[in-house]
Amino acid sequence: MSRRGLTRAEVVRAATELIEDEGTGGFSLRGLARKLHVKASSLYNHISGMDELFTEVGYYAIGELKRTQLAAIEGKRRDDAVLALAEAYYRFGKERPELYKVILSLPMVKNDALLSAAGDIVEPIMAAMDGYSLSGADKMHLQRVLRSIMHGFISQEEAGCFRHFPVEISESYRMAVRGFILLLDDLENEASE
Amino acid sequence: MSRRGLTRAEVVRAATELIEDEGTGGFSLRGLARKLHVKASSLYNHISGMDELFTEVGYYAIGELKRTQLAAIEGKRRDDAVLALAEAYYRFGKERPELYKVILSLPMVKNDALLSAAGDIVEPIMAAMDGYSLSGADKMHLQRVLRSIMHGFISQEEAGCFRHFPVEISESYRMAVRGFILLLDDLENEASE
DNA sequence: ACTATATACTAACGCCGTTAGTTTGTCAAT
DNA sequence: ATTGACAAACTAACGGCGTTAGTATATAGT
Repeated sequence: MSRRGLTRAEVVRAATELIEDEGTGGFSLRGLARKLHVKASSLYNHISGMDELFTEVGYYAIGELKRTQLAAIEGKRRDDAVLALAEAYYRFGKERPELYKVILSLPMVKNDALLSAAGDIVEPIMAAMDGYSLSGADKMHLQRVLRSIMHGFISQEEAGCFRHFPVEISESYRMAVRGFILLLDDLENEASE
Repeated sequence: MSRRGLTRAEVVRAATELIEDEGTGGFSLRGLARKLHVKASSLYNHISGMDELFTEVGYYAIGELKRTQLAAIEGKRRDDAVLALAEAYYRFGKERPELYKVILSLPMVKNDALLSAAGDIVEPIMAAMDGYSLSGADKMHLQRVLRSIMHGFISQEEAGCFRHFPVEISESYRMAVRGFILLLDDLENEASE
């Protein structure tokens, strides 16, 4: 090491903090450098640029999401697991909205690392559906469906799209998840005939 | 008028074109000015800034979305209407992704005009559910649920999150909508008991 | 023809990400 | 202990951005 340490890990951590505290919108390398008492160009000794930094923060965010999801469904099966997963996903999006946005902004196609990160998002959802007797293909479809419901709900609420009507937002979410469970049951029955 | 016309409407139209052609990401006032053979600062004679311009493009986008949705459900009832609406929504998001993104970026809470624009998004969905005998509150919830499903699906597909599994994306979407219809039926039966 | 005004212009400010080239502190080998 | 290599910080600059202030000018209404 030389001339006052500053690690890649520290940079990423500081960036994550800054994003969580002040939002993705106003985030800048210069702002981050200021927080680290360093000039912006110095950051390039540790990261290749903004894109890589965001990607790195995104990995952390995905890890957090995965962790909370797995913790939520631990020891649960079937409907209990799905409900717990949906609840945990919602809470994550609500409590750490900026981190959640970073996940969404990742271009999940760009390279192998990102592709495997996409796998980390899928994993807990597949695990929650483990107890249902469904074909593999159905599970893949249903994973997409559940993610659409959860993500769609959170992002519309976050955007302020749900304030138009005077009915409880949490009740709407419960209804959405109930719809998914109805679909699960339906497909399971269909398969067993 | 004076010194070579250039209307607010023209500016908005050109901005819309530029966004649809080259994406929200790279859009800039200077780029727009270039397209209009004008300096960037001249645009301020017609719009108050970037925010207002985006809002204006957003209004247009919402109008387009509403138009296609209403056209899709015209003459249809119940499940037919819901399926047609979902199909039309999906096509809009897929065929005009950049315009769709502009809608999402609108801060739907900021002022009355934006609030009424939010109403334009809701209207066709409520219309599609007209044929079901549901309470008003249920319809409000279900409107949120359907929008979550549709938006969640489109935005995840657009982000590349759905390429991880080798099953048909359109089939997943059909399944998602089927789940919504199951929910509709369920709530209708429940209400009639 | 004259004046007022709307519209476009130039110039600049303060941000941004990024790059090139330079200095300087530290660690390892002599 | 001296030296040499290197990593990490620096300064300076480029071209981009949105936005503002102040200036010139062509047209519309008198």
